[in-house]
Amino acid sequence: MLDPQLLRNDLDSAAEKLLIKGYQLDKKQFIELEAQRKSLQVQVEDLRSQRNTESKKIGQAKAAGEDIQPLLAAVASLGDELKASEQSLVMLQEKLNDLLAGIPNIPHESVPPGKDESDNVELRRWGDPRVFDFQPRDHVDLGAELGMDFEMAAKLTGSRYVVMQGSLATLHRALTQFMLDTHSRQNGYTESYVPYIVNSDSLRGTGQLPKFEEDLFKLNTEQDNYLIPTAEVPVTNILRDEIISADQLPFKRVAHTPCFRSEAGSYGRDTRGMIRQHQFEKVELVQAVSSEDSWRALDELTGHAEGILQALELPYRVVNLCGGDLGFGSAKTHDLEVWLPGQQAYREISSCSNFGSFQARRMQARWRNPETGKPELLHTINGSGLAVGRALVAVMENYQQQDGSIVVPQVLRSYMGGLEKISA
RNA sequence: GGAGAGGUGGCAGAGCGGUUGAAUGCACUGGUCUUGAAAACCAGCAUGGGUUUGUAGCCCAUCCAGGGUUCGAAUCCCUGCCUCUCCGCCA
Repeated sequence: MLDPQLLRNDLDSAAEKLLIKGYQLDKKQFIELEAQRKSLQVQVEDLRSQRNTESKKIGQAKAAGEDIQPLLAAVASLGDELKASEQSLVMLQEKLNDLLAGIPNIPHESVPPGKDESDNVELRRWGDPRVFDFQPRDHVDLGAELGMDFEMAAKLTGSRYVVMQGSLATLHRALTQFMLDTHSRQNGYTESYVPYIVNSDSLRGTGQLPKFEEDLFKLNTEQDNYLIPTAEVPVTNILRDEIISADQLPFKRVAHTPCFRSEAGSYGRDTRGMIRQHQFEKVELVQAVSSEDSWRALDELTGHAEGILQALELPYRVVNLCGGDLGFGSAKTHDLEVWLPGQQAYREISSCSNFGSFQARRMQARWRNPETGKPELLHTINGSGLAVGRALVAVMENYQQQDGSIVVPQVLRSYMGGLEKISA
């Protein structure tokens, strides 16, 4: 959620910046609702104040043994009046909240203009795509002989799931272990285990609700529980309704979880293989820092995700998402795109975003600034480090041999009992 | 799944329906004392919102959440959520 104060103070510049994201702010509606809210709220509080003082008088009169009947008559109509005003205030506040909750985060000034991914700006490249002396295959072809089975998954569940058996499943696990170890041992993240099912409060906190319900799997229980679409939700919500002390900053957490996405509205996109699944594994990095530190933290976190690709010796590029491609709550996003020889293209494998105070305001996630003694909103940053399924795809395609076998990257061999090559 | 108890400030823990935003203790912060520290003593110590030039003042809200009763609710009633104890089941 945006800072309402920001809109009150400088509505015009906020509206202008939101245009970069392709969002048209209804300024007139905001101004009108704000004006109504203000006068109504003053009215309600005034009535309540009257009621409080009158009630107090009644209490005192009763204690003194005086006749309270005339006093009761004086407040008789106050209650009804108050109730009516309160009701309209609640309705108005709901309207205002709906408006506010529907406004995306304001993009950082370094976010390039543009309407879709073709306008994203490449920041840098790392590694040279390998030159093959044979026709490289994609992971679906390669996997067919190595224990990757989409038809089996369709039998068990449906489309967009996968079954892996044998060394490929082990490689998948090895990637996860390697990422967790690297981030927790070298990059200073505290490893965390979290629930894979969350309530709607948590999803509202990180911004998946109310706008993106169709992307989620909702459980068929009386409670409003959902499967997590990313570890970002449970991990970031650790801070919801908390005020942490300065010595707990920076808050850095790494968690490995499965992620569940209904992928509604993406029918026909990336239907082949493991790129877009309803269930996939991800190692997620989350940071929460003071407002001064968030831009540095975004660069640091992006670097941590890049470190995994570098250790795996997978060529990639870093892209600065343009306004139109930027997520709802993000102020700036770096996408890491790994080279996939099977597609002859760079494909997203990590997305690192600075949310500023956008999520923290929804969550009331704060820290106490010792300089002022006051609680201040945290800034939240998160990113994949990395998407495990896509990393598996990248390893398979980049390390493939002419005979269809896969060389195990050096850094993963210790996780695989020293295995150097996966073959049928 | 069955039976019972309970959710109050950072923590512990009081609280006859009426100056209770909340006793007391601990923790924390500042001060006095001390060569320094401890102890002792004194003082301070929630959050959000409104009004305002104001981190001054004033006002409103908040004792798990949501409803209700009442002139007035932390206190009474209903619902939900959560926690604890015992039994059953289970990894």
